[in-house]
Amino acid sequence: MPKKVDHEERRRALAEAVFAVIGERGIEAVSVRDVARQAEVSLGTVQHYFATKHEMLLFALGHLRDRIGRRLATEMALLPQPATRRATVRHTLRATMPIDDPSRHEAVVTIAFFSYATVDPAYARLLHDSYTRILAVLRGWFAEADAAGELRPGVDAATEATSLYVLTQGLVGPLLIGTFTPEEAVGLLDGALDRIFAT
Amino acid sequence: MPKKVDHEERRRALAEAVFAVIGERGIEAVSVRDVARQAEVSLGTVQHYFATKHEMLLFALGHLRDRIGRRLATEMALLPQPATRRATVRHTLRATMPIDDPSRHEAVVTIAFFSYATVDPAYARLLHDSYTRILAVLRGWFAEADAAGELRPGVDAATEATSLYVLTQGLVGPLLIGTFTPEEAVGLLDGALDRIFAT
DNA sequence: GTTTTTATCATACACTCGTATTGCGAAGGA
DNA sequence: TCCTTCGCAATACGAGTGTATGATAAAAAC
Repeated sequence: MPKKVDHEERRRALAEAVFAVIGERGIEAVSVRDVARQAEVSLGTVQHYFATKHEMLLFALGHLRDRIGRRLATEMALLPQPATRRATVRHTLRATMPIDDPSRHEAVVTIAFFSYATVDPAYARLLHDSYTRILAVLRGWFAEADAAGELRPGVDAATEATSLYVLTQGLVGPLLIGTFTPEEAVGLLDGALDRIFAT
Repeated sequence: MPKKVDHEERRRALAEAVFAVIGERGIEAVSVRDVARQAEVSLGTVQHYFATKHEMLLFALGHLRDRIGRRLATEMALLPQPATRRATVRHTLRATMPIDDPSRHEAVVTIAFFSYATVDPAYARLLHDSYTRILAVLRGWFAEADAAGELRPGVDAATEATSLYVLTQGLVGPLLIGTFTPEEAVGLLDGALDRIFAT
């Protein structure tokens, strides 16, 4: 029954199942059978779409990168227009931090893959890609803000963009293990924004 | 042969074997047999010291926390005396970043456990403990520096201590996957120190 | 000197794992 | 209409897993 089925769509659905299993029991507990059960298909079906477990996990990580990118884009669209540059930056960075359920789940999955990336360059490449994509957008906004005179005198736009993103990413881990509350984390973000933006 | 053997010492040695395996093949590939092989003992010996794999990994994480604490203490002792407060902070934070081989290895192991911590509160507790211990020391130094008038006017000592530590911890991941070079990372640290310290 | 303890090992057991193989039925091209 | 292709499933297999059990030898306790 090769009913015309969207191959990529199916793979994405399986990737979502991978995320669900990681979120529940951790990436070390992910088995191909678990993913099949989560997706409510047979083991053979998963094998049909991914020749190997490694291929499945790599695809899942790529899907995660795209998914985060899409989520940030829609978050931005939710901003009441017209929005200041500072508000855009704040809203986007806030969205990258695990402070509600969806973002928290994404962060858990990201860290799981990070642990793989320290030992397998293929995962590292995808995570690096995800990181630099967001950083590039942020640097663009900062350059615009700098040109518009919205930054405090003496601050370097590129450096501040990088530092700010590093700061928010540094908050991810502590937020997940309860070292900081979401309020504290957003407070640190706002403090940094106060120091950077003049307006 | 109960030749008086230091139980804790043996456990620490096995924990080191755990770290070695994690560093080579990742935490998901850690089996009790691997650890035994790495430590050059039999499977039964590992079982003698740890009733279960979970207990072994938890002990290893506790040992990691102590080990990092000890390493930071000895790093501090290596500072040419008398050292300014700023130099102490810089040297210590630099030591927490994965920029050479030992610190890199420690970071890899930490991230591996972090991935467990997102799903198992027992690991989260230990990591939280490690995090707050270092943060407390840092805040102490900042409070002293503040009292001595070494900070720039208008900066809040506690907030800056937290932000600075979060920044350096945010650099750990990118450093491991090659998104930043050690030079860039230290540059960001120095930039932040310039902004905080008056002297 | 006998008896406990204890450190260490070898082996066994019941799983679960990733992956390969095979089969089947339905759709699409000829 | 035939027949190739494809989505999907069931099953098999060997390897590796965590853990339990039994044996051995040596040090300690008495």
